[in-house]
Amino acid sequence: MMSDDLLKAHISDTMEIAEPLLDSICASFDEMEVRKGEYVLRQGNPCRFEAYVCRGCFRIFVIDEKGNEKILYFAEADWWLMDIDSFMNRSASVLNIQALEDSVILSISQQEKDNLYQRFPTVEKFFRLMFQKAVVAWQRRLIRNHTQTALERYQYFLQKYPGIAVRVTDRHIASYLGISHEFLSKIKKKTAV
Amino acid sequence: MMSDDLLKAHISDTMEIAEPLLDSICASFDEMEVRKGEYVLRQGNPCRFEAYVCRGCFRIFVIDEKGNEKILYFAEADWWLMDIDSFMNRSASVLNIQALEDSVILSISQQEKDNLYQRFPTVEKFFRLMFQKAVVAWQRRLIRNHTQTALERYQYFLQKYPGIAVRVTDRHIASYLGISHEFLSKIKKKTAV
DNA sequence: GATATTCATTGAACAAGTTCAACTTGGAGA
DNA sequence: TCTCCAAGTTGAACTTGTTCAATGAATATC
Repeated sequence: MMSDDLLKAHISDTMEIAEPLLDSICASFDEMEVRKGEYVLRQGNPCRFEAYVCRGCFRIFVIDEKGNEKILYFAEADWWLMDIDSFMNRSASVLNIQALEDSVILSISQQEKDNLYQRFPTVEKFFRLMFQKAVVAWQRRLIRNHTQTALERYQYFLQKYPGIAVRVTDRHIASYLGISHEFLSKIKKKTAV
Repeated sequence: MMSDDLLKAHISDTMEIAEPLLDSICASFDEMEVRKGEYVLRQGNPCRFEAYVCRGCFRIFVIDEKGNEKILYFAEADWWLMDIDSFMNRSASVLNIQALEDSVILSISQQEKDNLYQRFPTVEKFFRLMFQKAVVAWQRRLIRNHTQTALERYQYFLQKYPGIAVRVTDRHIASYLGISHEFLSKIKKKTAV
């Protein structure tokens, strides 16, 4: 199936891995369709899955005590969906994950994942590398937040994620950047002139 | 040696592991003393080591284009020191790591670490868990940065890291919080009243 | 023990970003 | 096609945080 092929390519891009092992790994994932607007996770519930995005686009966000949504990141094809905090600590999730378009994901349950870890040491390596890359990404993001203005962060976003920039609303982009949507609008006007 | 015992406790707190394996792992680390003010890493150089802090305190910071230092985090006993970005991508480091006190660390070279990964699959698991926890920490940090004011972040820092708060200067704390040291001073005055 | 040097504090002027309210535009659904 | 609702824009007042400059307190160095 095509969805499995994407995941296989994703894994073998990360490291050397034998084809039969790839098959076994992919067999533990379930393909799911998610319609635009649907949630794959709501805060308060424990996150008992991890999912690989094959097609579509999601937003991962929190809601603060004033009721404002704050987007942590967007996930399009080739990204992962999960609340790793909730998943590893078996706690209530603080994250919400919602499809912004009709999407297709490959999902694996906590149980199946534990199984994979126990059966195949190579799976440990793959996720070790994946989390290592995630740490790098978060660290770079914090550095940008501490050294760049809102305008610079906006321009970086446009340049780094042109695909996402055209699919999501400006309100969502502003939320991701950590600014109000009114201010984003004013920033855009400046750059346009 | 006492330093090894700390690292052993750190590892076996994270997961089940046999004693002889712990010994083998620790044997790959070298104990080093670092004097106050000394750097274990300077930006521009590749980071070819990871280090576990046994005693003392460090700051991990970047320097932006205006020459301002921005502290990403502090590391006291039981924390790790590295530029994971530089380490995994074999690129020039953007981070600086400096001892704020006379300190003791256990350091492992890139080569020795690759060795460990190849000899012991369990080591993959340990670092997979470690990076997973790191992702959780960075994610929580971003959420706080996007939902809390400078005052709230300061109070959280005091409550979460009381040990660090008394060892480092207010300038460093301000830099960590992402605000000017003058503004931190004004915040402190408010809370004191 | 004297002297630099760095650190914390404070005030005033300024810049960056928010909030609220009003208005316009553009789709999605009936 | 019409309607309605959500998205984007703009302005004014406001809040949060910065910058620069001056001062006193605390540390390190010789």
